[in-house]
Amino acid sequence: MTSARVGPVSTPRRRRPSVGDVARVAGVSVGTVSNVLNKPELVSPETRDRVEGAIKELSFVRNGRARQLRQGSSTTVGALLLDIRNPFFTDVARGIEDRLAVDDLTLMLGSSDDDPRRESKFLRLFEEHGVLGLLVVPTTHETKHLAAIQERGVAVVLLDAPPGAAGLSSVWLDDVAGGALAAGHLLEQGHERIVFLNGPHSIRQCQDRREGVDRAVLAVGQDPARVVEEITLPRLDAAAGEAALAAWVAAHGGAAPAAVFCVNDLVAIGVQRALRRAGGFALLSGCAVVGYDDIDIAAELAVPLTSVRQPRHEMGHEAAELLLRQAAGEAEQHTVFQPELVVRASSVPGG
Amino acid sequence: MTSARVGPVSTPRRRRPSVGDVARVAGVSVGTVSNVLNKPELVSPETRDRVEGAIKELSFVRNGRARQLRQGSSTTVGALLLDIRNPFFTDVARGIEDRLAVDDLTLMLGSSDDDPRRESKFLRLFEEHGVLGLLVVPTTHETKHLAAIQERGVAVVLLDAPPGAAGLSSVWLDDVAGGALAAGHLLEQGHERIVFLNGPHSIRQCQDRREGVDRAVLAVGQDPARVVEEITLPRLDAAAGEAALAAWVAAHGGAAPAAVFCVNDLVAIGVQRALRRAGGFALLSGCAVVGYDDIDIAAELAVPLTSVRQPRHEMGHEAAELLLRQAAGEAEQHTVFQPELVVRASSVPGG
DNA sequence: ACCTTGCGAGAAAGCGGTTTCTCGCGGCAC
DNA sequence: GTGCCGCGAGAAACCGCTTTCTCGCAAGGT
Repeated sequence: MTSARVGPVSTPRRRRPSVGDVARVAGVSVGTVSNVLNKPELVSPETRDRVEGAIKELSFVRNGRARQLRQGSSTTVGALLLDIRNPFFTDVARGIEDRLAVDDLTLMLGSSDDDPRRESKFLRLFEEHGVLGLLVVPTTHETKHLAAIQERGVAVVLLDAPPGAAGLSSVWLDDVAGGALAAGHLLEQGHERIVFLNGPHSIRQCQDRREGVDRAVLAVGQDPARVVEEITLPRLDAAAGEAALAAWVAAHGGAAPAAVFCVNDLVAIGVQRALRRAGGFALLSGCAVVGYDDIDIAAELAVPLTSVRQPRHEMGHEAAELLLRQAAGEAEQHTVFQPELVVRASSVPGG
Repeated sequence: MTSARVGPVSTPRRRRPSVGDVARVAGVSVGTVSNVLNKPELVSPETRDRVEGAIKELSFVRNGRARQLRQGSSTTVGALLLDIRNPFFTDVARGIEDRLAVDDLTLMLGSSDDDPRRESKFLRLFEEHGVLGLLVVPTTHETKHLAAIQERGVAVVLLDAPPGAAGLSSVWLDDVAGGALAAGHLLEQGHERIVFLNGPHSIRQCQDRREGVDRAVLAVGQDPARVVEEITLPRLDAAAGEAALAAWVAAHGGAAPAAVFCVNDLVAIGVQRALRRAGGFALLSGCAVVGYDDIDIAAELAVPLTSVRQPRHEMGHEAAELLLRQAAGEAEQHTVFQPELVVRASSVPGG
C-alpha cells in the first residue's frame, strides 16, 4: 500500500440549533421563525430582520427531516441501477439528475448488481427514507413488488425495462430491434456463424436482444440454432468478456470466431483484449465485433467499436420526467426509444 | 427523436399506514408496535405475532424520517464529486459505497461540475437532509465553509484534496509526485518540449500537477518556462482536450507536438482523437501522450495510454472509513496515496 | 394470606419543524 | 365614544416514530 497516515486533534460535536433556539435569540415564537423561513411576506420587516439576524448568528440550518415529516413531502428520488461503474448507467444517471435539478430535487443512487437481494434491500431503504419516487432498473421480469410500492404512495418508473405491472410508467429501448440491428449487420457482412456473448435470460434486455438476433437470422432464411452460438456470462463487464472469449479461443485451437456480438460495450472491450492477448493485432482484426450501448469511448478503442447506440442521457431525462408526472398524479405512460447502429472498424473488413 | 408514447389509466394515492394503524389492527398500543420493530425480545410471542400479522396485512413500511428524527441518527452520507460521468469519480464512488454497505449506510451523490454555486447548493441540501457525514471534492482551496458544516455536527472529509481547514480529515493523492512522474518520463524519452493540457490552477490538483512537472524539469537542469507550454482547458473532458489540441495543430501548420501531458485520461482521449482526425495514425503515433488517472479503458485505446495511476476504489473506501471514524468522534486523520506511472505505447517510440 | 418481584403493555413526552387558530392591538368608519 | 376590521405574533396541535415511565397482574417466597 502506498499510503501514509497522520493526525491528532479532536472533533467537537454540538447539538444543531433548532427553530426554538432561533426564536429565543430573536425574542419571537417558533411559529414566527417558521414564517420567516417559508412565508416571509407574512412577517413585518423589523421582526424578519431580527429573526434573520438570529439565524445568521447561530448559523441555523433547518432540519429537512422534520420539515418533510410535517409536510409529508419529499425532495429526493431514488434510482436503482444495475451497476454505477458502467458508463451506460452513469450517463443515464446524469440525465436523471439534470431533469431533477430543474425542480431542485436530489438523487440517491444505488447499484443492485443485478442481485435481487441487493435490489430489495435498496428498495426498502429508499422507501423507508420516504423518497418522492423511485426509478428502477428491475432485476427480474416480475414487477409486482414495485407496483406494491407504488400502491403505498411512492411513484415508481421502470427504467430500461418494458411496461410491467399495471400502473407503472416505463422508459426503455426496443432491445429486440437492437439485437436484430447488430446481428443483421454481421450477417450482411457475410458471416455465417455468430458468437453471442450474452447475459442470463433472466435479464430482460438479454432475452430481448437474443430474440432480435434470432429474428435477423430468420429474416435471411437461416436457422438460429445453427448460426448463433450463445455464451452466457456471469457478469456483464470487461473481465467477464475477456474470460469468455479467451476460453473460446483456447477451445478452438487458438482460432478466433469470425463474428462476435456482445451484450454491451464493456464486454466487447474485454473481447478485444482477449483477442489481442491471444493473437495480437492479426487475430483482433480478423474478428468482427459488435457491442451495445455505444458508450463514449467505443469510438476511441484500438479498433473502434461498432455498436448499437442507446440515447442514454435522454432515457434518464425522460424517466425522471415521467416520474415527476406520475408523482403529480398523472396517468402512467410508456416511452420506448429506438436503437441505432453505429458502424465502425471493428466489424468491417477494411477496418 | 426516435421515441413514442402511450398510456391511459390513473394512479391512486393513499396515506401510508403508520404505527398507529398497525396498533389499531393488532389491538395493541403504538409503543408495543415500536417494540416489535426494534426490540422484539421485549414482547411476548403471541403479541409479537399479532403485530407482525398486522404489519403484513397493511404492508406497513416504517417512516425512516420520523424514526431518524426521534433518534437523532442518520443512515445516509452525502458525497459531492466533480463529475459523476468521469470514470475516476465513479470508481471512487463505488469504493465509498462498498465501505458504507458494511455498516448498512447509503450514499447520496451529487456532481458539483466544479461550480462553487452548485457545490453550495448541494451542501445545503445534504445538510438539511441530515446526512451523517459528507465527502467532498472541494471546488476551491477555501475549506472554511466545510469546517463550519462540521462545527454544526456533520462529519466532513475532504476527498481528493490535501488537508484543509483544521478538523477536517482528508484523503488525497500526491499530485506533485504524479505530475513529476509524468513529466520525468517524457523527459527521459528525450523530449525537450512538453505541451501540458491542464485545468485552471484554481483547482488544486491542476496546480499541484504543474508544480510536479516543474520539479521534474528542474531536476534535469532545464528551465520550466522554456520546456513547458501549458494550455488551460475550460473543462476537463474529452471534448475540451480534442478542441485544444486541434487548435494547437492548426496553429503549427498541421504539426503535432512531440510530447503532451494531459491532466486526465479523458482529456488524453480527446487529444488522441484530435491527432487522428488531423493526421491519421502517423501523426498520432509520432506524438507521445501521457494521461492521468489510469481509468480502466486507458489500456484499451487505439494507442494504449501511458498514465499516472491513482488507486481510485481504495481512495473512496478510505475516505468513507475516515468519515465513519470522524463521525464516531475520532480525531481527524489524513491519508495520502502515492501515484504510480503505468507506461504504455502512447509514450514510447516502439509503441 | 401478604408482600415482593418482574414481566409485558399502555400512556405520554418528546424529536424539530409547519400550520392552524386565537388573540391583542391600532386604525377606521359610524 | 363605540364597534369592527385586519394585521402580526404567539400558543398549541400535529407529522410518525422512539423511549421512558407507570401500572396491572400473575408468580414466587415466607
